[in-house]
Amino acid sequence: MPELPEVETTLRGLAPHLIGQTVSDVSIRTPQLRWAIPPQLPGLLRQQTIRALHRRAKYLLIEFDHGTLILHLGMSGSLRLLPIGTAALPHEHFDLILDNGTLMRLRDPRRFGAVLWHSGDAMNHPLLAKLGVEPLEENFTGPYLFQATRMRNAAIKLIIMDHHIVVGIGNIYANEALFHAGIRPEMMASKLSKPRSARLVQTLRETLISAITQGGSSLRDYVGSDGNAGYFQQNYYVYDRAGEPCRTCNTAIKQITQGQRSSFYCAVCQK
DNA sequence: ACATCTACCTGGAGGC
DNA sequence: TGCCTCCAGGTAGATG
Repeated sequence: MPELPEVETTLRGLAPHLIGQTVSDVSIRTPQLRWAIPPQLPGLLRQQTIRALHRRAKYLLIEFDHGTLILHLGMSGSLRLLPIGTAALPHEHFDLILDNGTLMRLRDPRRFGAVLWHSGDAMNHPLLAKLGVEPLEENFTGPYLFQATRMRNAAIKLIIMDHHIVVGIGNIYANEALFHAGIRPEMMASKLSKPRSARLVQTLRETLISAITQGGSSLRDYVGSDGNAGYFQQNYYVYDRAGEPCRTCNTAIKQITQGQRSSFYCAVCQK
């Protein structure tokens, strides 16, 4: 499931192959993912040159002179570069065909992803305009998190997954970062002290950066490789380890439900 | 404004 | 083996 590190790794893998290339055509095999893929995309993109790639939260932005192609991988999406003419398999919904003989193909079995177009500044798109800070940028600080949680009557795990506050933190890394910070996921956000806020910001950063580093080194080639490109399995400390021993103290990891999602924690290491 | 719930979709796991 | 049910996930949008 692509969280921020997977999206960032995908971006880094694709960028050198896409920037400066010109689109010769667009192929839409599935008209509707989370939202409809704009049917006018082929006309909009033919003969247009890719100028830059960016990431905002978990959105991948492919920038042209007259607008931006906005991609979201949902929870099962992946992007690969393949030679033109490669037959599409099931769940391969969308191709951006380049005039250098390759195409960028979107595969997304669960179809929670999105392909959208925005003319003008993508940051003004309704999906992007109200997003919170990037966890890896300098404005995500201990004081910022402390201030943002003062009036919030909700568990800290739900707060760090709220993209109005900080973007890109999914269930896996929320659980992992809370473990490394020694904070229980159910802790009321408004009761988090300043030092613990700072610590959590630090462990969120470290957890994400570590995943990006591992992903980058374990990643297979984006060009013509198998379907696993873009994903990487880590050695989690708590996520999906209910009943297994804590790697620090051997206590059995607990599982609870918060906001209809599973949380995992060590009752000894996290207070 | 904030908290909580629902819906979307499909592959995989587990039960029978 | 086959069928059934349940679960996972991100996040917009509805509801309280």
